[in-house]
Amino acid sequence: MGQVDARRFAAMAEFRYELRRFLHFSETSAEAQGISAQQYQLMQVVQATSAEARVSISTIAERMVLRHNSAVELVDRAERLGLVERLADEDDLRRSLVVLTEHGRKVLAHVAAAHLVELERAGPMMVQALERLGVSEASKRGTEAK
Amino acid sequence: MGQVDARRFAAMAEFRYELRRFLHFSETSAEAQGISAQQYQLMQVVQATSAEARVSISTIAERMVLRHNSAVELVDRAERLGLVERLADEDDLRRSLVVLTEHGRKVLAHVAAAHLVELERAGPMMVQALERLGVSEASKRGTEAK
DNA sequence: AAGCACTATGTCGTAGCACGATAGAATAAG
DNA sequence: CTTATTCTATCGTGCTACGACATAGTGCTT
Repeated sequence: MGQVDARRFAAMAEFRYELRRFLHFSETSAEAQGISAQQYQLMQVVQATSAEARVSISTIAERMVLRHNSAVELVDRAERLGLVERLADEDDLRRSLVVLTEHGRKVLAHVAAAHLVELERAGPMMVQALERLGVSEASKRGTEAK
Repeated sequence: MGQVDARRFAAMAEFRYELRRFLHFSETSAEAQGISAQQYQLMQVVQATSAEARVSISTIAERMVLRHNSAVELVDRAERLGLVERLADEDDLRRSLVVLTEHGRKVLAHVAAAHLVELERAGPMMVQALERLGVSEASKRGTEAK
């Protein structure tokens, strides 16, 4: 069992606390626009992943870190809210390509803007905690000080 | 609508993706030790919050960013697994003070160690994304731990 | 010291979501 | 053409956070 010294343990706890606060903000901020944090992230993935903003369910599952069937259900709910639409992929009829609706784009813009503001507060806190943890830069392998 | 430019939008999406991967790791890594990620974080809070490692339900709720009744239920489940114990606060009989059991400490050490390893990979990725977002300003050298 | 407000913890029913198992259609491979 | 694989979809289940409510202890006010 690898040992984690008290200083790093505290830094990790602090990082995790900031994470929880951020995630809670994300939930609240999304719900203020009538959607869930998962739906916000879904739209974020659709917008960011592909240049044409057409993303398959499989890609969504991968990027959302979900099982395929959970991605299907997530898209179902978002579609029901009019945030996204399914289009048939003409090159591969098995595929559904998910795109944002006009309404989805509008809601996404609002929620993303709110997140950016919050990250101006939370970002530095997280970075600070990760620095204290000693994991803020790559190539830290084997730098274990006790 | 376009309050968030494309570069920052992409950085935010990337940060969020790393977050999801980390959270998924956390879940998996905790379950490998027979507990949930929430139970891991509960123990982390108990261990890190107070010097004597005795924490009230209210404090747990605050640090876990949960409603108090959810904190009660979280402690219930953790207690049932033998990870934590409730002690009566002699100064205020309304309070239950939560402490780790020997078994809880052992499991916590394992899971925390695994998280530290994962953060050596994920930490730099998150910091990088936050830097690209322009919200990492606390990362000035000098606040670096000794 | 009785009354009242406030705090802390606990209980219960509900809703939402991710998952495993399963299915069916399209495509690829042989 | 037959079989295997990929992709999306459906259904039932379990877990957990929540709101509403309940109970008990504390402390302030009169």
